[in-house]
Amino acid sequence: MNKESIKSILNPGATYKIRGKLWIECNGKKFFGPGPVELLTLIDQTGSINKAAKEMNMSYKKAWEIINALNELVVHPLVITQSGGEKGGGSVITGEARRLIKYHKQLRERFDAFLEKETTEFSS
Amino acid sequence: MNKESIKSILNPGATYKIRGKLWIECNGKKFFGPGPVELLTLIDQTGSINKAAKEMNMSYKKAWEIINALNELVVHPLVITQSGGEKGGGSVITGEARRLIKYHKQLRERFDAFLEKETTEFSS
DNA sequence: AATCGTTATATATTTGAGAACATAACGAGT
DNA sequence: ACTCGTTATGTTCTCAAATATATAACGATT
Repeated sequence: MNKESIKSILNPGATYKIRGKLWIECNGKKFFGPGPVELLTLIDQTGSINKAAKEMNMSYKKAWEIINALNELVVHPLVITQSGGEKGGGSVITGEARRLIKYHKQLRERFDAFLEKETTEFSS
Repeated sequence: MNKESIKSILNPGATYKIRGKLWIECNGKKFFGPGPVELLTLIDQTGSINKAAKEMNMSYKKAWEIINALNELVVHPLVITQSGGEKGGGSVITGEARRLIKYHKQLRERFDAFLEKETTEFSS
């Protein structure tokens, strides 16, 4: 009934969706969203910030800035880097990073469910 | 326990929040969010796009573009404008606009509840 | 026909974010 | 000492988006 009255306003041919973005803030600053998650995952797979960035079509500089900002907002670093040495160096992610990624994945699933529910109710 | 392990990663002094944005899409295009809601409300209160824009510290041009985009995505216009005439003209919002605003308000409340719940569970 | 505050629209300017480019440091292996 | 691929960092360029500026049209009232 309430929904019915909304539907009558809208263009019948068009498709409507409720969408959104979600992130974690630390002291008012955005600090963990989908970008970092993908980046951390790729660093884990490739062992290198450089390769991970290329995989995402992102500049190394930007990737490094993301990692740096992350490490500064957290007690124990999420990424351990080594410059120089065998194969030139590399990076590994920590257990803390893994836990954050897992949490974020579950949070994201709950959010997606929320959006899907609202979208369904909106256009019915 | 799972949450406990997350908390141990984070900076004890800092405050964390789950935050997000929410909007309605029409055919993949963003079409209704907090901005338009405030603008429509102010047009309703002032009777003028011009005054509403000033109230929001927004240029008339931008306000007009928002209104124009809205009207084009919907069957019946959300704002009726008149240029010229008594007092130079003016604008009123339609019943459809009122219904959309009301729906958006309720949607926003459900979203805020979601965010608050997640924030509470995150930092506990 | 002159006035007034508004709607409607075009054009120029600024500015902020990202991309692109450049360079240095690092350290094990040869 | 030199090579190699990586991390680390500074500087410049570019382009889109927001902002500012300008102008025209509108129509009831006087």
